[in-house]
Amino acid sequence: MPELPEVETIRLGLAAHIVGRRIEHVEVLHPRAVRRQAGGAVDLIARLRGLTITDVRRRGKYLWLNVGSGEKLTDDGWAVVIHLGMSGQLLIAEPGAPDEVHLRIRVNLAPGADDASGPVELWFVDQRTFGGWFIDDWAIDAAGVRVPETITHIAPDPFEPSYDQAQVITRIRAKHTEIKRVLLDQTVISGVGNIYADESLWRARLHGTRVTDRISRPKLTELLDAVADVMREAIAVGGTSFDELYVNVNGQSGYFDRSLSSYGRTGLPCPRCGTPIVREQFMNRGSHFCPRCQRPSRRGAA
DNA sequence: CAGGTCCCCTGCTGGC
DNA sequence: TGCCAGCAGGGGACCT
Repeated sequence: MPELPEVETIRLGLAAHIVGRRIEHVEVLHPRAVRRQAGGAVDLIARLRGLTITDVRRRGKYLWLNVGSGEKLTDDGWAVVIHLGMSGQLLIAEPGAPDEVHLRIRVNLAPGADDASGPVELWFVDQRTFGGWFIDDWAIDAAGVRVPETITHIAPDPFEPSYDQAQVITRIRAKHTEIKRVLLDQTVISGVGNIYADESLWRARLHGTRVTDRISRPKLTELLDAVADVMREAIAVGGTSFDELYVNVNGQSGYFDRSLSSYGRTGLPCPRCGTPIVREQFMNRGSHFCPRCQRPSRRGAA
């Protein structure tokens, strides 16, 4: 559920709280949280014990922990991949705090060598259990970047050095499908989910059902610029939180919901022209748009 | 092959 | 009040 800005908010919080700490103990409270781990909970727990977290990385909506062991914190050749699914949270908790109802994984972390503060716990809380943790070997993606193997098919997100917007536009125009589908296709551009897809389409005045190979390069440039802009603005205010399901590692909400123009604003006036925002079903999800600013393509139009 | 559907879950809301 | 359909910010498996 969280999209790139929410995941990045969480990544920043994790980087501040857990890098440099050693994993003392891992507890798995729900098997679905580790369903993508070969060997299940037993394997994940055994392989994580004693490792030190050296970095927290992200591509699109995927997070992973770099871990190392020994004096030099040598990398063992794999990372701990974390995906939040629709409802996953990562929370920093005080040892002994009462469990959250949907607590799925608990990690006890020792203080870092130069850390004056005491031990903390990292909690993976996930109501709908679509998220999960698993260990994954390193691999090299199409752009030559080292990422966990299961992430090689995920395209770079707009904030990565290897993100090539001109190339993404070429790929989009080579397809014959609806533009919103492509924005949500993580193998083309990653990090965009339903909120930021609707917001970007609104900013670029494009209807989500517009067919990709009939949209001009300048228009697609405008759209992808809007994608990066809207996500950058959202990161700056801690992401979008409609409810307590989307919070940072300290349990706090983000403020971008106040800046949304179309998503979740069915019946409210379009901030540009005042026409009520319309919600329609698309790809088994709600799509929000301004029926005046964002026109679907006419049948037979050139 | 690429595009499009379905389904994995839990919990909340709104209509009858 | 109770029940139930519908819906939620994701993505992988599986069809065609």
